[in-house]
Amino acid sequence: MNSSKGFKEKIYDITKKIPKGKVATYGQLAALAGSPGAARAVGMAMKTNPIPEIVPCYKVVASDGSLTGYSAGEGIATKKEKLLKDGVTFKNNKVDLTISQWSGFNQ
DNA sequence: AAACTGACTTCTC
DNA sequence: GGAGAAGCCAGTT
Repeated sequence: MNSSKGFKEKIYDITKKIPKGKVATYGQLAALAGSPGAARAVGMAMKTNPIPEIVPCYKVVASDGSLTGYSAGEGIATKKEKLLKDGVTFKNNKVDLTISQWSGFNQ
């Protein structure tokens, strides 16, 4: 059951399900996790992310498409490179959510 | 148990 | 359009 897992577990699970070439916002992940508005909690879950290798936290961007945080690699720079490598469309150093934002599980 | 923190979001100046 | 402040949620100390 979804509720059986901790909030962070849900966030990690959802983040791992983000398709290649797509990104999701913190608020979107929070909503999918069952707690809309918990965008900050999502960010903390990413920061405490135990395994960035299996949790593509770089696919998680701000509501504006701006890249924030990222504790691994060179930080934002690495995050941006990973997104470009995944085929995410950028616009002015930000992710073009109009094209690359994940539609959710109902894609 | 209470208080502080933080990879957010939105409003206002 | 950029900078600052307030609000919200979950986790950590």
